[in-house]
Amino acid sequence: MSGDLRSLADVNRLIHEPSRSVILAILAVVESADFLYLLRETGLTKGNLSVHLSKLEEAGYVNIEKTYRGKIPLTLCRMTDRGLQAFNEYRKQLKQFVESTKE
Amino acid sequence: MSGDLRSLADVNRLIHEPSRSVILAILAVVESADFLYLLRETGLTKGNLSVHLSKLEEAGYVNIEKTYRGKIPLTLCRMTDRGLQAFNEYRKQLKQFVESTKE
DNA sequence: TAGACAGGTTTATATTGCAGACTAGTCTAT
DNA sequence: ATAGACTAGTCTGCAATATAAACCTGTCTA
Repeated sequence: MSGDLRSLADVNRLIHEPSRSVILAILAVVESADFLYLLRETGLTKGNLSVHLSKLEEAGYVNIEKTYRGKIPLTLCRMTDRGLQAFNEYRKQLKQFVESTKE
Repeated sequence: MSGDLRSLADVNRLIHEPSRSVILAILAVVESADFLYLLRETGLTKGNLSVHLSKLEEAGYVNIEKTYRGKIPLTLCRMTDRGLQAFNEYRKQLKQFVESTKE
């Protein structure tokens, strides 16, 4: 019973940051997204988006492919299997928390 | 559509901190809890619990009543209406996020 | 009277999130 | 040729956090 109330206690901090959970939520449904698309969808500044993506990459949650559209840099991001797994686990914990606190 | 994916973007940061959402989740169901009970249930250290409670009190989310059990200090915490409202709003946002990211 | 316990506060450290400035290369219009 | 805008960052500086640990006051217990 009270274990459910604590379902958020050991939540994945990397994902629990709103900016990053929003990024992951987008990547979970679009298969692949470029930097500018994420920039517009998340409303983050370039600097912050860049840093958040780097952290997610470090954790192995997203794959970042730097390529070119003609001669203009193009950064493509997609979620890894591991990222999807972690994100689903996170969603599960949120769900448990929400349900265990139903009045 | 994509607005739902961003439902966490403007989440209440005060509540989004796991330690505090767990505290609120407990207070939401017990009507009133003393310091030691919260200490055991949350697994936090005294210092951290104290600080988190103070922040929740500052925000008007919990009421802290310092009294005595015999001659031993007793700190009673209960959630305010405002706290319940904020907590429910938070739960709603989590729920929206979880549902909008269903595969 | 030494120790542990209740219920904290204070301090120190370490990490973070964020905005904004700066960089580097490309393209566009004048 | 050059100013301006665009992509995709990095870096800097600041403010806010979270956390553990030390400290404190008072009470009770052996």
